[in-house]
Amino acid sequence: MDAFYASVELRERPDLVGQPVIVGGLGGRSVVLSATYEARGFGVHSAMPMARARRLCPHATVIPPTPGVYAEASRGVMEIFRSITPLVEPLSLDEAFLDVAGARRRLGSAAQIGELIRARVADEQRLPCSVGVASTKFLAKLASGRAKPDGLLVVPRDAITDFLHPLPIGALWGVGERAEEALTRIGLRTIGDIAHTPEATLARALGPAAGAALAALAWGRDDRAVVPHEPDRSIGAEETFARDIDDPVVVRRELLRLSERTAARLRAAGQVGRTVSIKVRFADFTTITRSKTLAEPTDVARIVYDTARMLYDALRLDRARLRLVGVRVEGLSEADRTPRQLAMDGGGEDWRAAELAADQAAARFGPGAVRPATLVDREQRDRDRRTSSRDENTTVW
DNA sequence: TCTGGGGTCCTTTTGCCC
DNA sequence: TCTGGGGCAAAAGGACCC
Repeated sequence: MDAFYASVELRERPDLVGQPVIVGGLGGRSVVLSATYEARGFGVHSAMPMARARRLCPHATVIPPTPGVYAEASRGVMEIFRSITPLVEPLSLDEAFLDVAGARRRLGSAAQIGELIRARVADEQRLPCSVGVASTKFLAKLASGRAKPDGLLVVPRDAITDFLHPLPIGALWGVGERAEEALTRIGLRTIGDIAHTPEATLARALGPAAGAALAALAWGRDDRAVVPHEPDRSIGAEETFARDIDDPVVVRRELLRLSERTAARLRAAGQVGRTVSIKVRFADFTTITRSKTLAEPTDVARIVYDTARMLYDALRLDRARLRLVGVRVEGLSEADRTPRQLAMDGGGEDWRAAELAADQAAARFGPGAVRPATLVDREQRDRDRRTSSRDENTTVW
């Protein structure tokens, strides 16, 4: 999708079409999530700090993000893809690979299918997108990038190296700032340069895995299949504070919130995880992680939180200034294929039962209907005390 | 300019067992 | 009893992507 979040917002704001628009938070620490091509003309791009973007383009309209709307638009677009072929591999909310080899008899050449998709997405979702057509995932992705905005580009098999070799190394998938620097240092500028460099040299600069990957990609070699639904490897939540926090009580409360959110998402996905990790980012942006692998996988917020808190307390930070904390659960497996341990102390089963009940309340009354008392802010608490029990919507544990 | 939140994957280090 | 090293899993860090 082209400038996905911004394009979705423009559906509701047709008056802004053709103007610089930036989707991003209003807080002092937010970044650009999406920008229209008009805003990009001023040097604005995603992941840029909002403060800088506004300086570059002061007359841009800034729209705070509405994630639910993007998820809904994404579902609509993916549905169109799946009506073309079941072989759809979403890469993110706004991007997917389609293997259309089997659809050609029915729908025409890959290029015709690409135009069909673009027309249907424009028609049914009123959103612009770009399509890259090629014989491998990597080439198709590169081509879609070159087709933007609102275009289609085919890379025929006999034009692969002509297309690929003049491009800068940064265009390669997996070459970011660091790898680009390392490759530039040994005199490589284009993908063609990489193609004519021995794999051993690349491996020395970037490690064996990245070296082998680049050596293959630089010749368009990429045998990865389009795989419909890869299971998640981890689920987590993190939050940057509006200003740095040095109070351990506040940090622990945040860890509890993030643990609740993470575990609720695990249960909703029918997943359990064995490893709990926390992330701590200090005021100077240095970041550390700590993790602990449990004896049994879990989807219970109380167990995630107890582990997260233990990891945090073990750091003995002593009022260091933190800008972010995060909680993540890794080593996932399906809950119903993973037998639950029958421990003497209940092994968290009673907590699990309580949290499942809270899930049901949340489904009826909205997220946060039932939550730990420490997560109920003072105003909310006062309001609830005044509310009659008849239409009480919030329960305090 | 001052850096979000969701992830994946790879590499290196560490601790443990044999 | 001490030492060394291979193998392994867990832990930690970091690059990268959208």
